[in-house]
Amino acid sequence: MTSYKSDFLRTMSARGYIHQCSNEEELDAKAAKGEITAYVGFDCTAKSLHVGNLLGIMMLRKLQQSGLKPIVLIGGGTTKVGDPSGKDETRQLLSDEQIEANKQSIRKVFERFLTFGDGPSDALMLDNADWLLKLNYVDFLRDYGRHFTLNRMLTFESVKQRLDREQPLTFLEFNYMIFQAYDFLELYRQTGCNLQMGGSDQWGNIINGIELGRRVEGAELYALTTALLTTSSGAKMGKTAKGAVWLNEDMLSPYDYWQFWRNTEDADVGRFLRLFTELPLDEIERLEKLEGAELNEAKKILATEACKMAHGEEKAADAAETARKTFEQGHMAEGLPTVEIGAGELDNGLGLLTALVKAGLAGSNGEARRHIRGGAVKVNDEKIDDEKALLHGDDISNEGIIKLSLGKKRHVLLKIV
RNA sequence: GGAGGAGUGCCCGAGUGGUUAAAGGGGACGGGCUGUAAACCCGUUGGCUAUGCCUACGUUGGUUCAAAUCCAACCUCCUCCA
Repeated sequence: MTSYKSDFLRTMSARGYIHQCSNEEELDAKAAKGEITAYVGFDCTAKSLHVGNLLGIMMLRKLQQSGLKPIVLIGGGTTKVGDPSGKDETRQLLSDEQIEANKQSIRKVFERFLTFGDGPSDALMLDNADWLLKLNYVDFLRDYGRHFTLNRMLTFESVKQRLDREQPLTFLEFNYMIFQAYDFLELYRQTGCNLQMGGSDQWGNIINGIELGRRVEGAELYALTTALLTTSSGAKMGKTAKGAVWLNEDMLSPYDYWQFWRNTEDADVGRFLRLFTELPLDEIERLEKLEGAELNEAKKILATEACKMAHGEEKAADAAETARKTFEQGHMAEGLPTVEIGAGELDNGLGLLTALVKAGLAGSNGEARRHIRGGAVKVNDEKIDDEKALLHGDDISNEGIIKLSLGKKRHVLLKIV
């Protein structure tokens, strides 16, 4: 189908979000009439969501912009079970306190992307712990368990994969899909939610929910999935030196977040601009046509726009400016990630190894040592090849700062306090 | 419950008494080339107060001058049988 009636599907399609969609025409018709409420589920396995979750968040944002109602479903309950999709091994179970802390921390992110409230298209945030934890095992099995056949569950990719690879799949995890299906049903009952969106790996789980909704409530529910996000070279998105690319500022600085987008591969620039910025499409078309080094301009715009959404306009501009000073002028820029060091520590000279570890540029003295041997370390832009080097008071700049660099890209300022 | 097989570093995977901090690959990181890209080439990839010491091959014990390697028990997974 090429021409959609609804704003929502038209944007989603034009920007390249859609991978699969159930009952497209009906969904489109309902969206056009404003009769769609959609949700995306997020598990709280970490203190912050990461770039991999960004597509889901963006979809909810687009939905809201089209005048429809988005629901953020926090998986307080399902996190206790653990989604087996895409994982080889059983996930470590988190304690209730951890889950609760993660939940609180994750909530903050959504406020940047969505408007919450009670209005017709204001976003809602719900937690499936509210209903999953109350379920009675036997009643649940009788009422809902009978709608699921093992024959079908066993054909699911997530299940098959584990079995094929001879990896254990616990009964606990096996139930995840049932809970997710039930979530959809519950949301339909509570809020009239009739669309679930997610990554393509969620397709099966979503369809389960649709089926359950139809059988139990005769509800007409829909699914919409996006392609799993990978870079053109096939790597999974969102992993960098330090691990995941977090959306929370206290987990990853806006500067590093900006850098992540700045380092996008050429081939991904257009696609990412469409998915992760809100620039007009004709502007994006112009940008992605840039060739060679000029494409870097497009990457900067991508970085700034993406950063703006996650961290706000001001932080994004700062990050862009810091990057410009650091890379284009080679100056000591103030906006780089900063680590504070007590003035006293320099009195007898602070070992460079220790300093690198404190700055988070190396995980251990040994790693720091290897980096120095490899010629990767600079202090105040001077290459250091002595592992035993000490930092002294006279390394401090006028601004009270020592700049440590690892490679060309990673810089940390030691601030003397 | 019975029989057989398996559990190795971030991941995959070789190794069946010493020369093993453990081949090879992937990933990641660093260097080179470049455009803060990709591809490619090179290097690094347990920790430490470091010519030595400690920790590590599912867990716990044992044999031995010496164990990832042999033995015992246990745990977990897989396959076949009941």
